[in-house]
Amino acid sequence: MKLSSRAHYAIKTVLELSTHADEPVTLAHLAQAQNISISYLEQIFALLRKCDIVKSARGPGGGYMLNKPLTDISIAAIVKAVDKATVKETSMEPEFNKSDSHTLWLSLLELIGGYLDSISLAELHSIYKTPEATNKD
Amino acid sequence: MKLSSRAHYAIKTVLELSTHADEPVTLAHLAQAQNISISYLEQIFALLRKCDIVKSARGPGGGYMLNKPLTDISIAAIVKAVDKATVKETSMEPEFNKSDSHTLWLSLLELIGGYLDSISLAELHSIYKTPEATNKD
DNA sequence: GTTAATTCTAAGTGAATTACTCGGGTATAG
DNA sequence: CTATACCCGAGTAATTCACTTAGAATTAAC
Repeated sequence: MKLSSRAHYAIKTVLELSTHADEPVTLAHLAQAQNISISYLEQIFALLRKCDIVKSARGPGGGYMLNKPLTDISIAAIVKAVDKATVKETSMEPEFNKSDSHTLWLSLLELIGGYLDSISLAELHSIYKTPEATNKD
Repeated sequence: MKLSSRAHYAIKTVLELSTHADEPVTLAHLAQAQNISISYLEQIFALLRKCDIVKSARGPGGGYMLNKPLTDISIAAIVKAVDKATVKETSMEPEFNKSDSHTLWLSLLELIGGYLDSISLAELHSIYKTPEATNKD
């Protein structure tokens, strides 16, 4: 029940991408800004790209861009994208006895997932920018 | 960003406890119901007890009881209680560069944490019981 | 068409975490 | 005293995490 490091960097770099409009930003630039290795970021961006959150341009002058407006990117989308990495389709949860516990679990996961779905990055960004007055708008 | 197995069993067993009013329920009983080992459940209940979610009675005829009404137990409380297990006070998150990223992260964690705090087990239980009409009331 | 800049991909690694088990000890009702 | 229960600390195999390493593929610029 905590956010992974991958998710952290994913959110931060996507936020950074949003400040560059439509010009590609290189991984080298983003990696330096976050003070992590390019290789590690590559891994993260591969996942973000698979989920159509970002798009890429190869070769010199290339880099990454957002694939949709910030308001259309939920926190859940990003977290799911990067956590998908190590998922092995066979086991989402440990296999509990298949009684009604299943139903309970689905209810809980939907509650949480649904909530995260409702927070777009744009919202988070505005909270971020005005920390002492988070819920004015 | 997923729930641990410990958290799952904690929630399920606490829910079960609530159906037994004020009579102690043994770990043996709970363990059998969830089809896990007593030793494992012991570990979980030690944590729940430390956080005053349950209370215990030793000796024959003993067992565990809820320490407060279901409506006063939030999902967050349970999850935090059992996840606290492996926390080493030194590192909550990987140490990112201490710029404003800190602020961003706090905002996000508060959003999520605050939400979980707002869901009591009683609520979850009622959702559980009426799966096809979750948000009436 | 070579070079340099960039994305892409797969695989490996050490440390931490998870999901348990094992082997006891301690309180207490009968 | 003995059986029933909670209590506690350590151990362990498997998995996951947070990265690194090594190199292949694409493409703009010369």
